[in-house]
Amino acid sequence: MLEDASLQQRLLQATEILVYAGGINATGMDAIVKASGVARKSIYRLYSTKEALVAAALRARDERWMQWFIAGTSTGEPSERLLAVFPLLRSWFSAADFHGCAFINAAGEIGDLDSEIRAVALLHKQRLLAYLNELTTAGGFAEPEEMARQFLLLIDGATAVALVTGQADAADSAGRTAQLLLQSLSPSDGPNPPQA
Amino acid sequence: MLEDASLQQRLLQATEILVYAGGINATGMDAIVKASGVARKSIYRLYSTKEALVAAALRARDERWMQWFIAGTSTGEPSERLLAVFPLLRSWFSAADFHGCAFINAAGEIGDLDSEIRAVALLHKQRLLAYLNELTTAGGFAEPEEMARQFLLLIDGATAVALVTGQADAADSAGRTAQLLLQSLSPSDGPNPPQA
DNA sequence: CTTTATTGAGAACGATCATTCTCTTTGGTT
DNA sequence: AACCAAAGAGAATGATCGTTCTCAATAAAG
Repeated sequence: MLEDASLQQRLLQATEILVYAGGINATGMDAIVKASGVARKSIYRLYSTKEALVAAALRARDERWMQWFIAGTSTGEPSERLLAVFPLLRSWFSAADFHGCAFINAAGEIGDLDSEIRAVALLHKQRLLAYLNELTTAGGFAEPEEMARQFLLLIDGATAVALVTGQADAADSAGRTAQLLLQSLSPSDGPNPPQA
Repeated sequence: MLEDASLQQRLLQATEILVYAGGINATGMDAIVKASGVARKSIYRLYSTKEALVAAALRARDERWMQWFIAGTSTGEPSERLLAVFPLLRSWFSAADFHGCAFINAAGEIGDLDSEIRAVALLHKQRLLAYLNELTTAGGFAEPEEMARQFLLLIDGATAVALVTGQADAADSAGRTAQLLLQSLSPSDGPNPPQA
């Protein structure tokens, strides 16, 4: 039961795994206690409610996911890095435990807009968008912010389609669309390509 | 309590509304009984379990949603119809009760791949993809199936982003990407545009 | 060694869950 | 009028929920 590592680490990791696999409401504190090996009393000393615990676990997942995403898109020129997104997604979609984007899932499950969990989901998308913005800006593309938004759409669209259909090649179609975006907004071309 | 309409209609409509707004697991049978005005006994005579009821409600939503989507993209030439998707999405995202794609939400909440509910979600995406395929094929585009998959990505991506961020203009970015797809795969142009 | 705080294991709590049951009322058929 | 299936209302059931509680074991600090 994840014997090493601190209490918080064990607790957050177990919570993250269970919530990601089975959803928030379907994951009981009993299961979290059993999987983490952390006593109930200790859990409630660290986090006052289950909602706070899940929010913390999602924050931890945000951290890990962003590091994984950045590490997988860190080599080459900006346009290569932007295109590296999609093989990376494909490998994620093919993982046995893939279950969509944990933050979209959370926002879809939680109705209350004021929930701390929804705030974490929003923050994750903002962080991802900000990173995509860095890449498109570094690439010197015509409209970096718009391009970053479009990449975010492709990423989340591929993730949602892969979740529902189970087809990892949703990432490939997204990659081809992305290539089109790169061509059309390439630094050498303006929005009105020099056809003369 | 939706006094008119048949038992099934009242029941399915109330279930659909509650599940869409608050998630599947967070919606109790008590709330469904109260909102629909249908007695527990009658519910369990029509559907053997809550899962079967929710699956039926999602099938009904699939029907309504597809009709709404088709009706909103039914005029003009195929390329116009394909572009009409995105203003339509924008109006949906702006609705007060918008809470993402009910089928992506369901797939994200239900862990069990063999659940009837996941099958309904899969069917919905297949139906949407088939309709997009009709449009791209009717438009005579170069690779209609690939293009339909890319449109599906844009639709689901915009829906997911609008859910998490609350920004209805996610549909606009998706629309601009779609316009690029239309240009690049336009019937007059091949994949290698006639630059001479 | 003694003290104090932390942790684990699990019992206990009231609330709510999905499901089944009883009872009564309704509405149409002979 | 007599009957019967459908439907509403809600009590009952056993399970599980999130949360709090008790109690014993551990371990670091004086």
